[in-house]
Amino acid sequence: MKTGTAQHRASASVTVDLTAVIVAVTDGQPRVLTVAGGTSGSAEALPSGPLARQHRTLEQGLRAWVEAQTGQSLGYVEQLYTFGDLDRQLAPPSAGGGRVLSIGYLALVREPRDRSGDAATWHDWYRYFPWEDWRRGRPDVLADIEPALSAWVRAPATAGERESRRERLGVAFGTGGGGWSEDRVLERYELAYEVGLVQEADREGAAGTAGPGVGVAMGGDHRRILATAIARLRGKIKYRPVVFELMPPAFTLLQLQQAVEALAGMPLHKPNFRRLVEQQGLVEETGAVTLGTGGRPARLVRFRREALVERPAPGLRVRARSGRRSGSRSSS
Amino acid sequence: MKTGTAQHRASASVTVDLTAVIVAVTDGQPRVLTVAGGTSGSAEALPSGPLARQHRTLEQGLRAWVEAQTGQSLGYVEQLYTFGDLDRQLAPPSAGGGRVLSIGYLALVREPRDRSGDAATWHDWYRYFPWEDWRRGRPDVLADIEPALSAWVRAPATAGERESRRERLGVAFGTGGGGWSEDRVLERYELAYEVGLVQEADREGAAGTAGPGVGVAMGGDHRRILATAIARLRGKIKYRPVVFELMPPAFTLLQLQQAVEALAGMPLHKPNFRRLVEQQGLVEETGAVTLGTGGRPARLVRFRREALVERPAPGLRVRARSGRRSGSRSSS
DNA sequence: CATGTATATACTCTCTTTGAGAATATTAAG
DNA sequence: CTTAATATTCTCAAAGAGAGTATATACATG
Repeated sequence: MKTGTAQHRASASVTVDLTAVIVAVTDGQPRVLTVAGGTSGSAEALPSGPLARQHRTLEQGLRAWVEAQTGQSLGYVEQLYTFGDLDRQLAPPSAGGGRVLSIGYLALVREPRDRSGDAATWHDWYRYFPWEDWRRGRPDVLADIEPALSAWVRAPATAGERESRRERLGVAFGTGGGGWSEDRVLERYELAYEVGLVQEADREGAAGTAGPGVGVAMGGDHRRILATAIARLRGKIKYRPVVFELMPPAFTLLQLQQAVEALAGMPLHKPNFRRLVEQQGLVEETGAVTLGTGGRPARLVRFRREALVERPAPGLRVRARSGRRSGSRSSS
Repeated sequence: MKTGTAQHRASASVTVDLTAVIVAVTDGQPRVLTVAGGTSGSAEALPSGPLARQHRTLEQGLRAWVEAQTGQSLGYVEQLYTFGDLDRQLAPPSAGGGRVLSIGYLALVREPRDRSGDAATWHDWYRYFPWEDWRRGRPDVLADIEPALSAWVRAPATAGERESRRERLGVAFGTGGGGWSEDRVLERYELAYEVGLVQEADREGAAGTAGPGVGVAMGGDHRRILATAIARLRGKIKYRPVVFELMPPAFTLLQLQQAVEALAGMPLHKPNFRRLVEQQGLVEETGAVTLGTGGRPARLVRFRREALVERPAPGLRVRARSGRRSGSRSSS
């Protein structure tokens, strides 16, 4: 009640920042496009820029900024989340104490054309989240950070708070029944941030590139936006055929599988993956085959757009292969 | 390249609007909280207000506004989407030609406490989207709007454009193979908007309440935000136990089923629903039973929070019952 | 030209999940 | 003591998911 009129006047000056997570898959690795500088000057950052008057739509503004900074033109674009909490904010970049709102976007492109505008470079995204790559079994970093996580759980004075932390850890990192869930990327990042395991470039006095934290830092909130993007993409892949935005016009089933594995960060069972793709009617023959693979030539297929209309949820509802190498070597 | 410096200067004045879709389920009906006025004065609108400096977080600002306007305090809150396209904007509400950014939120509450701040009222959400309620079979409105949709598909001059429209219609409304998909609410609304079937209060000269369009109009972009909310909720219900945010502390399985049916807008198969809920371990006994139901008393159960930790995706992966009454009476 | 190896593709088998219906239990009302 | 109404459980078939194994094709090497 009391807030009614007071709030009306105080609508402060706001800068809106459009930030892009641009993803591609090359040679079976998931990559993200980064620029040098960002807010701090040295740390890696995502392409971004302020919303301006001439941008008719938000997405248009994003495309303009990305093209200007990286030379990359975007295909598939999707809004992720809007960040605007004051606590998260660092030294306001010439905004004169005003608030900064960051709207994060996910963009999918086909091939990394490396030499672009200026300092844009592609990086394997697991560089920023080493604990997310389970393709060759449980990643080693997890063993390293485990003590810190356990300590964090045991830290609080009250038993209730400890239990709450245990539960949160269980959900995020799959300890405690549920098992690792590949699309809880953001929850894991947030928790790791809280624990102090990851440090960003512009705060906590960490160094520019690889501070004392786990994984490479980024400027501002960008690593969090990247985590949001990965989580979204990993979730979406299951019920929408978004992988194909990352594939060349013609590709083999193995390439497709490796792309999915790269994004999901886990190995898949080959026969089942092929069956799934084929019976979903997601691809069709091109007639051509690959050459010089060292083995039997693979058929080249292409995405079948009709699948969008036929299936209610045309995606790749993949689950991890339970192969021998993914055994947990957590505590030994 | 050319845009580089020009954009930096033109970052215009921006007003950020926080808008809430507040959902509850009472008596098996999905309801949304609306206020009179909004931007135009007469049309129904969602609770909303500008972001102010004293709001430390966006969510906090939203809660403050909702409480001030409706007296309702919020529990579960989730960000939906940020709208900011200039084309969509109407007469700028005293923003002096500046841009208005709308951040939409979804909130779930337990019981509609009706008499609140001032003019807040609860409405069945199918009032705004009559074509979305398939609980008692295919809704009649669909037959009414079908001619307009077909005409829209046939309208373009080029065959390619017609094919593209046919495909889009097929995906959204389930003509053409896929069948009706309950979570494509937004796609259907956008398409209906494009076709001219729905009209909003502040544009196209439509009347305040029930114009010539299908379903009740809302102020500004609010009906679109509501559509986004319903779509999100219908999707989320499948892999996260969000329904329980809407249930009282103790409830019967039938009440739970009816709540899910209300949200999803489709009938469910009772025995299968029960099996799903029980084997997922989502609920536990309270020991109590209902009385005076006119039949065998039902057990009262409560939500079992441990399910969050145990299951990777604890939701109600429901699909429509194909009962006799859902037969299509489209063309006869 | 035979052989080994790497890759692609096909087939089979089992176990679980899902969709649908029927059957049984428990109360209130006539 | 029947009947109606609702809650709860059981059964059964069909489809789907997970995993293992076998065969086909091309290239490299001796």
